[in-house]
Amino acid sequence: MQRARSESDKTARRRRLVAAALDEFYERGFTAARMEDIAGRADLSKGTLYLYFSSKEDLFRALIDEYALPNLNTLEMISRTGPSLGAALSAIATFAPQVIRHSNLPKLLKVLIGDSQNFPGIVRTYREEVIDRGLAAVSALLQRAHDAGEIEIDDPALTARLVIAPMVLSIIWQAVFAHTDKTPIDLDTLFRMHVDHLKRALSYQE
Amino acid sequence: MQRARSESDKTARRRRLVAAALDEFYERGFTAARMEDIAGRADLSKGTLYLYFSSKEDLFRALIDEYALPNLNTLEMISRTGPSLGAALSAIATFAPQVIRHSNLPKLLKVLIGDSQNFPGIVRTYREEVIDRGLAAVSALLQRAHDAGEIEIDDPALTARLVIAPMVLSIIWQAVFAHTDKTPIDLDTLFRMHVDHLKRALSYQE
Amino acid sequence: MQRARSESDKTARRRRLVAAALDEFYERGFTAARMEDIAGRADLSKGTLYLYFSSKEDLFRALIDEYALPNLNTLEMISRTGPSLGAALSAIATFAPQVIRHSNLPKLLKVLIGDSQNFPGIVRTYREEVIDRGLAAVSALLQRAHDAGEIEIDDPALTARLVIAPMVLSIIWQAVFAHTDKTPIDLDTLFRMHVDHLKRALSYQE
Amino acid sequence: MQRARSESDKTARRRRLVAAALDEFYERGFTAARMEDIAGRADLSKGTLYLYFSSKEDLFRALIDEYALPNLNTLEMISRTGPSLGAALSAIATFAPQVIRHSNLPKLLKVLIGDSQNFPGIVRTYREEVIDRGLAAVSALLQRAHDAGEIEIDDPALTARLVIAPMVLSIIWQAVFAHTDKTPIDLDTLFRMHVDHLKRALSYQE
DNA sequence: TATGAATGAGTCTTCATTCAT
DNA sequence: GATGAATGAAGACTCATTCAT
Repeated sequence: MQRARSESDKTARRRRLVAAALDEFYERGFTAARMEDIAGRADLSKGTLYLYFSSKEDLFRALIDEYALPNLNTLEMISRTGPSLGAALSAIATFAPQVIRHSNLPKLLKVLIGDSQNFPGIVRTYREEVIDRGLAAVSALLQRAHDAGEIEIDDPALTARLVIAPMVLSIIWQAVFAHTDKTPIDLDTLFRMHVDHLKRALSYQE
Repeated sequence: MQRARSESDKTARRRRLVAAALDEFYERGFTAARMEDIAGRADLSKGTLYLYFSSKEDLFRALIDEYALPNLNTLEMISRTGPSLGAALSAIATFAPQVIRHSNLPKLLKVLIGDSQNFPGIVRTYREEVIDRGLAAVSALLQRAHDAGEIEIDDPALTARLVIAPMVLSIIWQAVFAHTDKTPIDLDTLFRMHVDHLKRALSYQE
Repeated sequence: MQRARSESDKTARRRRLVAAALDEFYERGFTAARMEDIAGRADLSKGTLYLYFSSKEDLFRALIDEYALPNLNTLEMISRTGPSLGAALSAIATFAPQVIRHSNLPKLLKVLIGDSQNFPGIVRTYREEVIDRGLAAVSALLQRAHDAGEIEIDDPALTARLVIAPMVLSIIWQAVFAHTDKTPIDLDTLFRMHVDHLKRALSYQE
Repeated sequence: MQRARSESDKTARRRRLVAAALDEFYERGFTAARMEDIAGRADLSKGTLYLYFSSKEDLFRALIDEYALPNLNTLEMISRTGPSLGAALSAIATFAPQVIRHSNLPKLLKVLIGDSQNFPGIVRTYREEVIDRGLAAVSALLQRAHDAGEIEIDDPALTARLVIAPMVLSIIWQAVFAHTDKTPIDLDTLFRMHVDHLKRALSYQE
């Protein structure tokens, strides 16, 4: 193996290891995943893995950190930037399928759900730092639309969950069942319908 | 321990073991769960456990079988029996919170999501026998409502997913995050809102 | 392997394991000793060893407990029972060679000295419970002899160390060098000389 | 780190490494000591350590060699130079406490006792080159005193052991227990008493 | 020369499974 | 039938040693 002398080499190796860990944890679960396999998937030896992460748990934490924050940022950006609710929802309808199909979020969430029991602290942190803030962002978006007279809404927090729900379903589906699908779900249509439903359902009706 | 002479004793023990397995798999994950702990939770010895199940994997399969079918039946009943879509959706709004809060479905789904990678066959079976049939039932319900002129609908299969989505979200939430909630989610309101949204969104609009 | 059903079987197995551990720790040192070798020396498997001791350290502690107390008892008995200093010293001269040649004390002390760094707590305990009490016993013996006018003595505590010194030397020798001796040390003569010296040195002189 | 160009630089580094090794072996034992820690304690890198010693065992041998000979020389000098037994014993009484408190001999002996089982050859060598010659020196001293009519003695070899015994006891004590002492042993008094005892015990008595 | 990244053999410990009682 | 003692395969982690830079 080549040696990582520079700082950037090390960073690249770290990233490779974290990515390999995500895949192994995703495919086998935290307990069943073998450190040697993770290292091998990154084309490194077991010993080298331990130069970068002091334990399996350390690697797991690094994994969450590495992939959790970007998700949060995306979500907050979408909901904050939007000038109107309609525009924000359209953005969701456009980007959600991309994220579900091409990002690591489904794998990440699957790992988090599957191995949450081993790391209550991580789950709590993830919930507070990512989920709660994500829900709060959507919630605030709805509240602003309500205040602007765009929509009629009673409980923004619960409504936010209804907005999010198809994303969670699709992410889980992607992570757990997608590989057994004969034909993939048409996520673009699904989210266009979802956004359409929301607009209809929340608009003023006389 | 007493010996299990009658058939009903045996069945009761089997059930206790399966229930214990669900709890242990839920709390620790399949790989990390210990056969001895499962047996102990059912007040039986490790050796006795092996009289009923030939391996950990066998126990896992039994577990899925035991808890999967009832859920399916419930869902099919609701969607088939319903005289109208409105009645069926109201039934969902009423029963979903009960199921989420008091049945084993959240634990079951959490276990399935977390540990199924080790058993691709089980995932495929569960998906085909439970999920697909459940979705098909909802889908058919929607189609009937459409044909009856109750609602306007383009793609019943995708719409069925939108109907189901908040259930999945809530089930996951219950299994993974609920115990960290200061105040529990108001599921009754959530599902009433959801059903309300659906009715509005799917109704004919001019 | 046979199974240990009765309590006495278990006790016998425990003892075999502790004896095997003493030998392995003695021959290789705590860190270098392999749990599998210890088990093998007791004709048991590695797994069985862990049924009796939860860890290597636990085994080490058990080892000290098992062999430390008897030594203390012997020492206190000798020094307390003795009606006169002369009789007590003679007893030492008689028994010390036996102990050095045929008991496990040399191995025990060698292990304790060699691995003390890993277990500061154990060393402290051994020192307080065995060594200090042993020295105190000898010290008290000397003090009584002094009070009875048998001997002249300034500092019983330091004198006790001089009484003990050849035992320590011989024990270390036995544990470390004896197996390289062409002809074994004549311990009987050595201790007879030692006791003789003490009697002369401590007796009143005008 | 600077490069070691001159011979004296090299020698200094070697010495630093050997001293570091003694400390690490003393504190952790041969097997548990880490080459990296030894190098670090000498302010050198692991790789550099291997420029001076080809293996851990090589370092251990060098350690024994480095510290064994000086001790021997001291002992032989004392016992040979002495004009009379009395003078030689007084010299012992004076120097022994210094050696025990301030030299590396206690650490060396502790390491030798604790880890030599892995190196039978080293034990044999040390025993022959250091211990036996030391004992022989004392033995010869006693013999000369006997021949000169100074003392009465039967077995100079065994008596030599009795002369040495408190040194061994004190060295072990220093290495193993001293750091747990609330008040340090008064070694000066101890050895003065010991020498005094010897003089009395060995002097002609009618 | 000096360094420290890389490696993999080696060891403790766990636990599914077997089977004597 | 029930039990739990026995086993050994498996996996996390360490660290002596090598060697590219």
